[in-house]
Amino acid sequence: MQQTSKVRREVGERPMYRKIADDLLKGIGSGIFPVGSLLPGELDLIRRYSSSRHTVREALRMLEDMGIVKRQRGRGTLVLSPDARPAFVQMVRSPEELFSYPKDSALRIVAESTVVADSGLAKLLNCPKGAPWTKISGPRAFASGESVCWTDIYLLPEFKGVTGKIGGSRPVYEIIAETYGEQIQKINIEIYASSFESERAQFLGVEPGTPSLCLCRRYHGNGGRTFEVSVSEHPAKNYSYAFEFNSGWQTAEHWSWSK
Amino acid sequence: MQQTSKVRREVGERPMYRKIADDLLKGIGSGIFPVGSLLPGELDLIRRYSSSRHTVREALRMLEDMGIVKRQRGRGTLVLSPDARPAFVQMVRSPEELFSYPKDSALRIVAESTVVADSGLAKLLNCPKGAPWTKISGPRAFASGESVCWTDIYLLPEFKGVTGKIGGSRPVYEIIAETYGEQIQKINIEIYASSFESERAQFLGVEPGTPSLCLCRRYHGNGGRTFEVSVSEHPAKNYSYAFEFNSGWQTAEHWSWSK
DNA sequence: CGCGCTAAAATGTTCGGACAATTAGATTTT
DNA sequence: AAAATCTAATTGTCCGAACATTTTAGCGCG
Repeated sequence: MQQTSKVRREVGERPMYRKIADDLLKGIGSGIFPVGSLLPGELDLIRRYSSSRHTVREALRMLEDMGIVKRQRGRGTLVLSPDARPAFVQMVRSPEELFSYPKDSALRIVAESTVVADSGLAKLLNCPKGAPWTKISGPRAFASGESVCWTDIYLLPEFKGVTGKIGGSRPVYEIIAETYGEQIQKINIEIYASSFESERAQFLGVEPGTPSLCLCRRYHGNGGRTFEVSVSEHPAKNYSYAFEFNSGWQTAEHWSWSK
Repeated sequence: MQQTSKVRREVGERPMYRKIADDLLKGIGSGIFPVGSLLPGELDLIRRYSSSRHTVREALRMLEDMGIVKRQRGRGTLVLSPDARPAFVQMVRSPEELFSYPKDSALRIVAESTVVADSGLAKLLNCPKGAPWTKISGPRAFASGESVCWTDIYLLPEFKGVTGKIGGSRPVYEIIAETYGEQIQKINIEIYASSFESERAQFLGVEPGTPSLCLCRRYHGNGGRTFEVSVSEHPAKNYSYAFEFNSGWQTAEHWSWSK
């Protein structure tokens, strides 16, 4: 590991920053630097490996890219994970790809009200009990009339203004993002099965008690606060939800050099 | 963009390397640097932005991390993609995190047979009609006896040997990977709702017709071929499936600092 | 004309130094 | 005891310089 300075490396030998990264990785794997602890500071590493700050930082950057550590100015370098790598990645280029709603379907609003979160709703919306929400409900249907699902949308009251613009085929989160400048940071999706109770069944034209697939999507915006939650109930027959994970943490190998 | 050297930035102002990256990104988006072309060399960029090589490289590295460009020693920096980014990413460190099966539950095998894919099964397994598969079925239950789900597992016949080792709490894909050296390349998950038919309902101790949540997981191994498909049917009451997407191209936010 | 060699160009690796911004913890003040 | 302040530690940003390694392109020669 020692190598005084700028000496020529043997052919095929790994560069210094790689060796440092390997050594740190070994230390993390063997428990010298347990998950949750802080790695030695950059200054310490410089001394330990008789290297320069740039080289040490290159090694740390490598570990960070791998998702092994997380660095933060003023605090240090935290060990996140002992084993080498994230194994599977799912990637979508826009929230729309999480919907898979047919393009020619539209939401028809039949009810709009302000509700106060009871304990059940508070759990669903991940908010304190007693918080007020604007609730919009209605069936989503094809242009032909065939129904897709029943939807309940909960909005922060401050975004109530968008209700007038809802109803087309544009997703609600997009309207909010555009109107209020809210940016989506995180989307949480929960899927569960249920069965239609009579009133909704009538709206969608299915038998009461028909199995249904429910999707609850929570949109977290600036600062991580939940600003929209939508709950959709689909007749089981017509709907399934699919997604795919690929191995590796980089997914940009689909390009080759143009000779 | 000019900023002679080491001057204090205004509060909230973006650092130099960010500005350079933004500028290059704008140039790529507007067609000044079309996809497939080479970006100006580092020396050119240093002159253009009156900056140092380190700073310019930092900007280029950022574009590379985003998957916008690809750099290669001796050739230059190739523009890969015009539009900015993959927007949302879900990441799991191991296929186990896609299961969320309780740890103290185990599969009890009650049936094992060889089946030939009819048209319906061929569609489910994504294979040609008439292909033979090994099928294993049984309920998954807690140690206490409470049932979790009913499971059908389909295996390529060449992996039939693992059936003897199944039944504990270890996932099947893991046993196959270990025994035959098959590596998982891709996992495809499909979720739909259904309801229990009488025989299975009896096994799990629920009423026939109870709503259920079905998860179909397809494991693709070396060369992309499907080598295992598992279909689980859960009573709706006890089960929901949740996952999360984070904005940006880097994730790993599921960790917090240990105060 | 094609082959091999050479030079130029480009990015990779590594050193050294300085100041900025953020955080945690200790100290002081209220 | 709580709040405000200061200090030290730590990573972030940025400059300058040198040599290494790889690729491309051009040149000369047979």
